[in-house]
Amino acid sequence: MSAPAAPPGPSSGASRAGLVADAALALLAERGMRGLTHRAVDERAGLPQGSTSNVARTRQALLELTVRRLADREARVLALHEMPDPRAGLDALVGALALATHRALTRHRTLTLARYELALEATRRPELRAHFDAAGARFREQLGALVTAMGSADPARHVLSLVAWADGLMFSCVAGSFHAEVPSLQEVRSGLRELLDGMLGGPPGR
Amino acid sequence: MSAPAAPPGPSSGASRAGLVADAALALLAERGMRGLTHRAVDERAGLPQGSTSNVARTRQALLELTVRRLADREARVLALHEMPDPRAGLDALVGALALATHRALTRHRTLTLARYELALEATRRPELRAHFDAAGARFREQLGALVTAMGSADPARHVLSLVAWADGLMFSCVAGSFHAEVPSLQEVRSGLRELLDGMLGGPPGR
DNA sequence: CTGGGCGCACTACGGCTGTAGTACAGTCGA
DNA sequence: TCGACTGTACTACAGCCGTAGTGCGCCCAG
Repeated sequence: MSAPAAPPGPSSGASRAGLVADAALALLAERGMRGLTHRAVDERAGLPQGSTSNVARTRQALLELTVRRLADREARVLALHEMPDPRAGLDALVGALALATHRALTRHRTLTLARYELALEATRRPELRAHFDAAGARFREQLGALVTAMGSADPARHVLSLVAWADGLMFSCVAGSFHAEVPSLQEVRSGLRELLDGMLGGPPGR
Repeated sequence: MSAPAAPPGPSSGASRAGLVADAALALLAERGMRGLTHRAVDERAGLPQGSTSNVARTRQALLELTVRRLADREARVLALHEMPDPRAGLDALVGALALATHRALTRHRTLTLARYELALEATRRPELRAHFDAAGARFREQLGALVTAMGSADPARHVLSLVAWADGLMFSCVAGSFHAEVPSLQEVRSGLRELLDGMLGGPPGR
């Protein structure tokens, strides 16, 4: 009779590791890096004590698991809406990027916050850095191809500028120096449009 | 003989609280929020055990002390180079902002990293939020006046855009999704110039 | 049918953390 | 001169954290 309440077997819909990683992401957004502990993840995921330790024994392993989960989730989110066409119009690019940015601030706010927590931690953990690099490289490649097709004179720098603008906007709104209201999709689009106009239409200053 | 090695008296050049807060900032940059403990600050500052507890008994008090110190330091740094004239040329604005951004990535990298750690923590600590808000408000006011003088049609949004761009660039280079090399001052200036061009010169899309 | 392998639940423990408490030295005002 | 006070050094303690270890029950190969 020591059987637990719900031992549904090996495949209970979501894998054990997935449940743990999702709880870890939620915890990062809610309580930050100091709130992410093995026991807290157990509790948050509704799993018995020790489950997280069994999935990821060390803290480093838990962080790597969480980063992988984050990358998977964001890749799936971006893949749905991003990169409409190889060389669709500028409007399509602006719309897609603005939508992704806006969604990150509203629907996926938890993931966005967790990502900043993990990115900061990755500063001090080279193994985490590798995961981030791999995840972001493909996205930046696609973006680079797009801005090149739009006539960018310096694609690498322009990709950096675009990513920085979007990342900074998200950070400012989510954890920023001023409790900025989340801008409307229209406002995001306007800002992005201005940035791209400056990049692509600035002939004199090179 | 229990006298410590260096009890130089009440005024030993830098105040006790200042030493503690500076050590806390360094520790945040080096080890993150989890590495910031009373005992670690004692050790980092070269002060006897318990000193940090005496200056800031609770953790919350330590964080507030550290945020105040950060705001003071950044205000002093910005005040030296920023905001050259009420309505100097666009080049002056670009140069000043680019220089400040570039310096934050090189000379004041530690402060920059600590700021992101604290900003994330402030998400969950309203008292810290207040300090950040106060510190940033004046800077944004000045910046708003400048872009207005330059002919901005939507100063509030443009200030947000500028701050987001600079913040995102710093974050990307310091803790970013890809270990970006710190861009040269010239590159920072080019990106900033493009952003401002797009803001101020975009007549068709409003 | 059965034996091995594997994931899971649970316990154990050394170390560290935040915070409170106490005693002492130097300073200043009366 | 002396008494109170402030800041400092140090100790105490309860709680939590990361990690290792152990035994049980389920599933599948043979």
